[in-house]
Amino acid sequence: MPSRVPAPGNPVRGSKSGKPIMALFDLLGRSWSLGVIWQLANGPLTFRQIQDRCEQMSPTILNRRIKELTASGFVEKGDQGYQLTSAGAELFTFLKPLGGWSKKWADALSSEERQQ
Amino acid sequence: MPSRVPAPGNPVRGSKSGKPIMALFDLLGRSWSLGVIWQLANGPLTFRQIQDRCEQMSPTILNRRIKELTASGFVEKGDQGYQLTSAGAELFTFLKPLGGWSKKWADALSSEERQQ
DNA sequence: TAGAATGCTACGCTTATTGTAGCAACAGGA
DNA sequence: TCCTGTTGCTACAATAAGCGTAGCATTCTA
Repeated sequence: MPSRVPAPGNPVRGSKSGKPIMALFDLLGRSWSLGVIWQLANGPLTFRQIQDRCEQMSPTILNRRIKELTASGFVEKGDQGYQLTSAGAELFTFLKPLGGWSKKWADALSSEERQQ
Repeated sequence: MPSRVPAPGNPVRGSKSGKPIMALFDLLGRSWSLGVIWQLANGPLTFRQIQDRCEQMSPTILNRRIKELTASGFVEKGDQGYQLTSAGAELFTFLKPLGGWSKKWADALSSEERQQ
């Protein structure tokens, strides 16, 4: 068994406290977790569609992330493929503003680099 | 050299597209990135204070995360220790609501488990 | 001026992620 | 029915990331 699913009562990867925010950060702080949620926000996707939209992430990891996100109640399997649960959609509302904001960050960073 | 710093023009860990949101997710999707930002939001902390509040995370990784977050413009070194930059503080405003929300998520998850 | 704290680095080990290959199950279409 | 394509994976080997302990050089502090 490669990795446990982070959850309040089931803390992982150093998240020994079991504090909800740390369990959440542990879950989201794994490769592609945020990306998968981001992509599913636009509607259901099949396994391979998620791979395509996440730069061909390896099936090994996608499978693992799907299991974790499902166990954590953010993702479920529907008729159209994998989709966000209502909790997942709620989580996305917090993430959504980061889309536009990240562009500002990108611009600020690159202009800083130009100054150096 | 262990890991590159994710940035819009310097994409990492599969983030080949260089899309700002994916670069941001790549950065935040590394162990303890979110946790460090979370802890620094309450004010400056020293290296060892961050370790203490992040469940004794290993200095190897803390050092690496600090370098990445500094290069990305979210963290800087001040007189009182490490602190969020204005960009870091801005990023935290998006993260902040997750604190309370994660508790609701925790409760929902554990009551689900009880039903099974 | 002897601790104590601080900010690390080194090192060996475990765990995570990647990339490629491929397989079983199902769905049309000829 | 047989062929072809899609889907959702699993296996495997290799690389990268993270962990934990030890320790060291440099300030602070009493």
